[in-house]
Amino acid sequence: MMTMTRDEPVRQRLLSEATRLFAERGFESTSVQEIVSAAGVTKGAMYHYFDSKDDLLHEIYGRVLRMQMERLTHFADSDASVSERLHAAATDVVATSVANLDDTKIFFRSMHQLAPDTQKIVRAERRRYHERFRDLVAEGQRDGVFTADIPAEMVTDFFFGSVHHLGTWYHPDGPLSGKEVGGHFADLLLRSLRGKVGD
Amino acid sequence: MMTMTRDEPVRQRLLSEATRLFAERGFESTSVQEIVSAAGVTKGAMYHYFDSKDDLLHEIYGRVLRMQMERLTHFADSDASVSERLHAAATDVVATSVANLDDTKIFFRSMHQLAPDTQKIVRAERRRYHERFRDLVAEGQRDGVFTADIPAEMVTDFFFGSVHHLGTWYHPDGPLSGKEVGGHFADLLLRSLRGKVGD
Amino acid sequence: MMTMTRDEPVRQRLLSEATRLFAERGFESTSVQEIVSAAGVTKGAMYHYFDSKDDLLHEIYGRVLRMQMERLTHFADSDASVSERLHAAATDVVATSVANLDDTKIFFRSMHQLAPDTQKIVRAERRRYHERFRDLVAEGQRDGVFTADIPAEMVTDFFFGSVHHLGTWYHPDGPLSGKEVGGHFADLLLRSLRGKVGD
Amino acid sequence: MMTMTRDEPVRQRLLSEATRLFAERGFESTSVQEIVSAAGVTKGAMYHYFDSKDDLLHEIYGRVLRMQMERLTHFADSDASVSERLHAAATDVVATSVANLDDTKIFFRSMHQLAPDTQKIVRAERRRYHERFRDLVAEGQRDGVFTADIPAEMVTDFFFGSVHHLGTWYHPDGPLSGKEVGGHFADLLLRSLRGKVGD
DNA sequence: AATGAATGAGGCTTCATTCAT
DNA sequence: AATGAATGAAGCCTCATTCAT
Repeated sequence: MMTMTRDEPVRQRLLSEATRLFAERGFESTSVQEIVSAAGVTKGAMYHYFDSKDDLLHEIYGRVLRMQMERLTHFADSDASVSERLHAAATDVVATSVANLDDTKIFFRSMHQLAPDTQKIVRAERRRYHERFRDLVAEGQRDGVFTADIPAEMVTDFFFGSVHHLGTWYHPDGPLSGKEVGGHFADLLLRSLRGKVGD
Repeated sequence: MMTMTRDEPVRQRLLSEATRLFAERGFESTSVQEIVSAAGVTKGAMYHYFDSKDDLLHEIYGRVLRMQMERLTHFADSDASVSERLHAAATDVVATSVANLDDTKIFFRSMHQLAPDTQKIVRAERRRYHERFRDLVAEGQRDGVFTADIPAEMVTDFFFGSVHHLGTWYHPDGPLSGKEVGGHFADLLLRSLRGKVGD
Repeated sequence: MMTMTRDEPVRQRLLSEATRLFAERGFESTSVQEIVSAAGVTKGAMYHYFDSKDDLLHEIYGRVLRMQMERLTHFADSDASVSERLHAAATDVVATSVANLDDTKIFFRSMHQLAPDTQKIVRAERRRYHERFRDLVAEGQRDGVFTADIPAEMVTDFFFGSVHHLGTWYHPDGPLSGKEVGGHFADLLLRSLRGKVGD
Repeated sequence: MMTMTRDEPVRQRLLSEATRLFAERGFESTSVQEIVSAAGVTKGAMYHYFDSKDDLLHEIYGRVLRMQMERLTHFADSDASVSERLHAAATDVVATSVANLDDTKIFFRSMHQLAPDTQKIVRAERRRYHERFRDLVAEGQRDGVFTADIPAEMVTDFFFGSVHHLGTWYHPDGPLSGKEVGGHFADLLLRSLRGKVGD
C-alpha cells in the first residue's frame, strides 16, 4: 500500500557505479552506457535523475566535499590543543580518503573534465575546505606552536598533495590500514611544523 | 623540390602543442585535429612521426622521465651528506616540475589513459625513479640521520604527492619562484625526517 | 477528495500552449515536456486528454478548419452579389488568419508532420474548404462578372498562398490591422478577376 | 595522373539527396543517416564537407537565393517597360520555383529550423531579394503605371505568398507547365495593379 | 614528407510513450 | 484526473585512424 522504495535505489546505484567506473578508467573513458549497464537500468533512467554525465560527476564531488567539510569542522572545532586538532584532522582526512579511495582517485584527476560552470562551483567549495584547514595551521603559527617560516597556505597544499596522491599508491589489502597511514602522515606534517630545532 | 624543413621542427612542434593542450584540457578531451591544427600541419604529418595519439603521450612521458631521472641521479650521486643530497634533489624536482608545469599537470592526470602496454612501460620507468629517491631516504634512515619510524617508501609517496600536486595550485606569476617553493618543500621534508625530538 | 479543476481548463491550456509553441519553434522541435510544463501539468495529464502528440496537432487543425469553414459558409451564403460575397469572404479569412496568427503559422508548416492517416483526414477537410471558395470564383466566372481566362482553381490557390504566407510577415503591432490587410488582399483579388480591360 | 574528380561528386550528391528528402518529409524528420545512405556515403563523409545538418540546409538556401537573385536582377534590369519587366520577373520566379519544386517546398517550411545565426543570414539575403522585387512594383507606382493604393511592400508579400505556396499544390505531371502557371500568376499580379478602373 | 577524403565505431542526449499507482 | 519513474529507439555529432596520392 505504502511504497517503501525511496528515491534512493536507482539513483544511489547509478552514483555508486559511476564512482567505481570513473575511478577505474577515468571520466572520459567511461561511457554512460557502461554506467547504466552496471547499474542495471537504461539510459533514460539516468537522465531522469541526472541532467547529464557532467551532473553525475558533480554529484560525486558534492558528496565528497560535504562529507570532508563536515568531518574537518568536527575535528577543527574540538576543545583540544591546536597540535592535537591538526593531528586529528590530518589523520582523519587520510583515513577517510582511503576509505573512499575511488572518490580520491577521481577528485583531482577529473576536475578539469567538469563543464566550466560546474567546475567553478566545485572549486569554490573545495577552496572553503582548504581554507578551513589552512586556518588551523595559521592558528598554530600565530600561537608560536608551529614554525612560521613557511606560509600556512603552502603547508596546506603540501599536505593535501600527499593526501590526493593516496589514490595512486594505496592498496586496501596492503599492510597498513587507513588509520595507520593517517597517523604517519599526520606525524610527518606535525614534525615538519616544529621548526628549526637543530637546523 | 627543395625541402627546407628538417625533421625536427614539425615533430617538436607537435610534441609542444600536444603537451600544452593535454595540460589545458586533458588527453581525452583533446582531439588529434586540435593538435595538428595548433602545430600548423595536417593529420598525415602527425601519423608520419607518431604511431598514434597514445604514442604522442608516451613520448611526453618518456621525455619527462628521462630528464627527471637524469637530474635525480646527478644530485643523488654527489659527494655531499645524505641530508644535503636529499635536500638538493627535493628542491630540484620541485623547481623542474614548476618549470615544466604542463608536464606535471599531465603526469598523473593522464597516466590511466595510456594503452595498457604503454602504461606498463611508463609505470616501470617511473618506479625506478621513485626507488632511487626512496633509497636516498632509506640511506639516511640506515645511517641514523633520519628517523626510521616511518617507512622510506611512504615518505617518498608523501613527498611526491606534494610534487605532483604543484600543477593544481602553482602559478608562474605568483610571488614565489620554483626554486623558492622547492626550498620550502625540501625543508618540510627534511624536518619531518628529523624524528621525535620533543614529541 | 474534492476536485475543483473542471475538465476544460487543463485541456484548453494544453491546446493553447501547444499552439503557441508549435508556432514558435515548430512541431518537431517542441517536446511534449515543454508543452506540459508550459501548461503547468505533467505528461500523464496530457496523455489523459490526448492520444498522442499527433492528436494534439490534429485538434489544432480541426479547430481552425471548423472555424474557417463556418465563417466562409456564412459569407458565401449571404444575399449579396457574388463580387460582394467573395470580397467579404476574402477579407474575413485574412482578418481571421491574422487574429489567429499562430494557427496560420502552423498550418502549412506542420501539415506534413501529421501521421499519414491524420493527414488524410485534415487534407480532405481542407479540400472542402478550398472548394467552397473556388466555387464562389467559378460562380462569378460563369455569370460573366469575373474573367474566366484563368482557372478558378488556380485563382484560389493563388489567393490562399497569400493568406498562408501572412504568418511569415504580418506583425500585430505593425501599422495595419488584420481587417485592413484583408481589405487590400480582397481588392487585389477582385481586381485581378476583372479581366482584360485595357490589356 | 591528374585527378579529374573535382570536389563535386560527393558534396553534390549529398546536397541533392538532402534537398529531395527535406522536401519529402521535412528537415526535422529527415535523419542524417537517411541522407548519407541515399548519397551512398557514410556520416563521416558528410561531416567532412558540412559542419552540421544545419549547415547542409544553409547551403540549400544559399544556392536557391543566389539563383533567384541572379535571375531577378537579369529581368529587372532589362530595357523593357516596368510592366514588362515585372511580368517577366514574376513569370520567371514561378517557372523557376516549379522547376525546383523541392527547394520551394523547403523554403518557408524549414526556415525556422535553422539555427538562430544561420537564420539571420538567410533572412537578410532573402530580404534583399524581396526588396528588389518590391522596388519594381514601387517604380511602376511612382510612374503612374500601377495603382498606388496598396503598398508595394504588401503587394510583394501577396505575390510571393502565392509563389511559395506552389509547392503545396503544383504537380509536374499536371496539365500546366511552370511557364504557363507563371504567365497566369503574372497576369493576376499585373491586373491587380491596374487600379480602380470600374470599381 | 605530407595531404585530405573517407570510414566506422561509438559517444551523449532527447524524446514520445507506457505503466503502476 | 493525474503523477513520475522508466523504457527503448533514434538522433546528431566526434574522432582516431587509414589510404591513395
